[in-house]
Amino acid sequence: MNLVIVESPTKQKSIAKILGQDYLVRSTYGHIRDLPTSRLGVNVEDNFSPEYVVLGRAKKIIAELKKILADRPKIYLATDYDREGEAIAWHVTEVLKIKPEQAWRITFHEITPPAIKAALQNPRKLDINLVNAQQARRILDRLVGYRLSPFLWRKVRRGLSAGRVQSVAVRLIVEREKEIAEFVPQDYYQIIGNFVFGQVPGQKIRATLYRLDEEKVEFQQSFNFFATEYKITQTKFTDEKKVAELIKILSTGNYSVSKVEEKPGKRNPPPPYITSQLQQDAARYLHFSPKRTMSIAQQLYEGISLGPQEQVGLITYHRTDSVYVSPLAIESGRRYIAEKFGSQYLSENIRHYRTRVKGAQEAHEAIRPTDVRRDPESIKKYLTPEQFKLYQLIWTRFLASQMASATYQQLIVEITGRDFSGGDFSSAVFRLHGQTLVFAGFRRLWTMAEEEGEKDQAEIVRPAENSRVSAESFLAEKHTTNPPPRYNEASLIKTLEEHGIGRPSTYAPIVSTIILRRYVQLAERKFRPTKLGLLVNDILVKHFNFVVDLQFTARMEKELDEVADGKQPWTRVVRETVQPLEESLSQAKDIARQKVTAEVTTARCPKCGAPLLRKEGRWGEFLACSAYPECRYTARINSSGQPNPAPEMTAEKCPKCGAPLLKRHNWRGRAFLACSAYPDCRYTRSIKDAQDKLS
DNA sequence: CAGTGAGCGAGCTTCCGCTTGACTT
Repeated sequence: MNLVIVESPTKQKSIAKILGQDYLVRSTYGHIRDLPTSRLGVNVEDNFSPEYVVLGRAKKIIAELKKILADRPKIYLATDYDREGEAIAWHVTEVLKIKPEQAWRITFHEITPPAIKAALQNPRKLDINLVNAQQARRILDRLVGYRLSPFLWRKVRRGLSAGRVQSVAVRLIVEREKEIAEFVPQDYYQIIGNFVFGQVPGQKIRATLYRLDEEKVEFQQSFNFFATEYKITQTKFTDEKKVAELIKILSTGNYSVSKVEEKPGKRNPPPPYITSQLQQDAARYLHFSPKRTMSIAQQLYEGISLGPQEQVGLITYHRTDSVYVSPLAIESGRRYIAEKFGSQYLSENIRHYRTRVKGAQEAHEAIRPTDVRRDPESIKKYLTPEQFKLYQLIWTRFLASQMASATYQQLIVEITGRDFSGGDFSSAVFRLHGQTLVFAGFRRLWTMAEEEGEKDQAEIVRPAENSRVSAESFLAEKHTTNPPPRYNEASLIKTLEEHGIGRPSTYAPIVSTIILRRYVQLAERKFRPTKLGLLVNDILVKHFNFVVDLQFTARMEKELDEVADGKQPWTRVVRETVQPLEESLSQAKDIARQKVTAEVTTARCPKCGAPLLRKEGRWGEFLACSAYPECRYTARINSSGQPNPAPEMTAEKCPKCGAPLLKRHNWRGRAFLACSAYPDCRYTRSIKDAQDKLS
């Protein structure tokens, strides 16, 4: 029996099923070796030679692999077809001392019988260049992270961290906050005309002022923000009085229909899900955090017991950057569409999507149902409500991706006014732009399109061209330009991904890290930087700009590709990054220690009457007396930034010891009942009061 | 995740990327 090694136990099961009796399949559970956590683990003097240690969790699996290794003529390393997968395979051969002539590398993009069998027909040797590209990536990240973090411990506070990915994530949030602060909102007016045409009583049409003579009234402004180009459209009417005068002039004109244009429009379905897109949609439509989405997706991937049958994996792998779909799955999806909806709902040709993600490694398929015939409703009773909702999203999105386009009829009506008394223009064009759905296509299934601003109108009335219309009324609608929105978890991930920063397996953890370090806070699901975040970001931008540059990762990836292609040694890539890093470190080594300025609050110290300060400590913000160290008073702050109210006596008695119960508040600001005999009696009970539930 | 929970407030911290359970925040 030959041995096949993969990295995921679920992949192990699927492959074992496909390969049958002749192969023994085992999984590594991810990486098995890494640099040590407690020290640098890289010998910079000796060409960056790494010190690898076996991960604790891998000890057992390695011991087992060693046992079953003997007398295997061939060992197939079937880890993912990407940089990390190649490295895992290499570490396995190193740790298990597998001889080169024994080790065969096989790769595939989909876990289907034809793909796996084809892979076994074409085994190859380990690609040491690709392994070296991974080593360069790993060592570079270690050097950046483990050199910058201690610098921050010395200059700001212990326990802080910095890194190629997290520090850019924080910077995005900081820069956005500046962009919002500097944005000057502008009031502007849109002028609406209500026109009547046809036989009395007539039909009504509502159109917006579009042009005065040849000049359009709307214009677009574009802001070059840190990570994105921000565009806003507004009209040139900003003065309320002038708008009122304009309306007076407009109402003196004679109006007629100058253009009626009808043309077809269409919209294509979105591609099947990749990790980041699933996280975004689950946040938008289901209000799941990326972390939650990944945890539920993991359950769907690992498998659910559907009745008496054994566990069955409902979706393909959920950490992917590829929109590729197995031909078999496309075929069964298309058959399902034709059967359930009719062949008119099928796209004319098979839709092939292109992966747009920068630096995508495309080791897996898109996220899709493993069997489209398991429609969400039919298995609903076996799923938790959350599993059901996420599965439904994935299933629907996949099927929609092979469905026909939605088609529309677009209508543009222009009404021109002339013969005005007063005003410095001779014609004014009002315009109505509407569309009606002709054929739903994929939108029959993918109903999210409506929420994406795809508003359909009922039948729009069509006046005849050149017919006269009467102006019934004009009005000015006031609008204000909006600053760019703060990031939420999903949009932050989207932006990082657009710049090739982070990987599907790290998107959710990145968010957790920057919150854990207290660089940023989530309030009402929006990110804001903390004072600490602002301070650390300032230091990094000032002294280590090249690291927190949006292009840093992109440049690194380009170099790593050259390593993978054998065009340059991996040590050169590391050296070229480490040199400026060390120079910056030595230049910044004598900068003054920075402090997060404590905020003076309006509250007074109950002990000595001095003002209280809001300070950041190891466990978050707390209130401290400004007379420290003479007065050592401190108080906790709950998660909404307020000190908790003092405990309150209630009329209720403790069911355990009979002492009166106190109403207290926990660290989140939530009230609960606790025994006043604490710590002798530790009874507590939740208050099931709607008032205390902030969500 | 669900449900806990009450204080602590300058000493051994930290990176990114693969993978799952463990388990008390």
